[in-house]
Amino acid sequence: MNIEQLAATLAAIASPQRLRILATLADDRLHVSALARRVDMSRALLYMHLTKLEAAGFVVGGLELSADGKALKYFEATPFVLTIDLPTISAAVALSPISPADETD
Amino acid sequence: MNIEQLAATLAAIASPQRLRILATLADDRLHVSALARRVDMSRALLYMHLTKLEAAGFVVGGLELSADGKALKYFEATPFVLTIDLPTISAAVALSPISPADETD
DNA sequence: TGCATGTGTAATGTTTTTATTACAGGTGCA
DNA sequence: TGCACCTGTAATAAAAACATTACACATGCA
Repeated sequence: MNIEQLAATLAAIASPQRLRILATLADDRLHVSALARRVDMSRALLYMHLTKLEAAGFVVGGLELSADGKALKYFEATPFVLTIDLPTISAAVALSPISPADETD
Repeated sequence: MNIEQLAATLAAIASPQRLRILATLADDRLHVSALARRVDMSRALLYMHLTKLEAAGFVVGGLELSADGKALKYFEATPFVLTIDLPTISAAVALSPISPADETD
C-alpha cells in the first residue's frame, strides 16, 4: 500500500459521519433508506458517504428483493483491522511514485 | 476517545503530504526550513501541515539554539501505534455526544 | 388511480481544506 | 552595511469536500 492509498483509506474513515455510518452497519445490516433514517441524513448525502466507504472497502452493498418484491439496497460493514505506526507510514512512503533522488541539503 | 476525536486523529494523517512529512521526521529530526526543502514545499504550507500534525500529537516541535546561536525550530515524530477496527469505532460512537434515544424505525 | 415506499443521480450552493504570495521580523558574519 | 540564513503569519486564491433540493422512475397495495 503506497502513500496515496494509505491516505485515501484513512480519509475514507476520517469523518464523524462515516464513522457513525460504519458503527451503525457494524450492528445491523440495513438498506439505504432505513440507514438514512437511523443516522438522520438525506439519502443523497448518505449515498455520497457510502460511495466513499465502499470505494475504500469498508462497506459492501447489493440489491436484494424484499419479501413483498421490492428491490432494496442493503449495506453491511466489512470486518477489518487497520494498524498504523511510523514504520507503516515510512514503508508506504518508500513505495511511492515520487522520483527517488532529490535533495542536496 | 469519542467519534470527533477519532475522526480528527485520522484526518490529521489522512493526507499524502502529511504522511510524507511524518515519514521524513521519523528518520530525521529537522528544523522547519530544512524539512521544507526535504519535502519540497513552502514553509507557509508546511506550517499549516505541521500545525495539524502537532495538534493531533503526531509531531512535537520546539525552538533550539544552533551552535552558532541561531534559533531553529526542530520537529520530531512522536512514536505511536493506532489500531482501528469495527469495535473501536463502535466504542467511539457509543461515547459520542448525540442524544442516545432516537429512532422508531 | 393515487399513495407510500424504495433506488439513483443531476444540479447547485456552502464550507473547509489546501496552497501561494508577500510581508515583518531576527541572528551571524564578511 | 549587506547577505544568507532562520521564524512566524496575514491575505488571498484555488480546489476539494460536504450538504441540500429536486427530479425521474419503479413496486405493492388500498
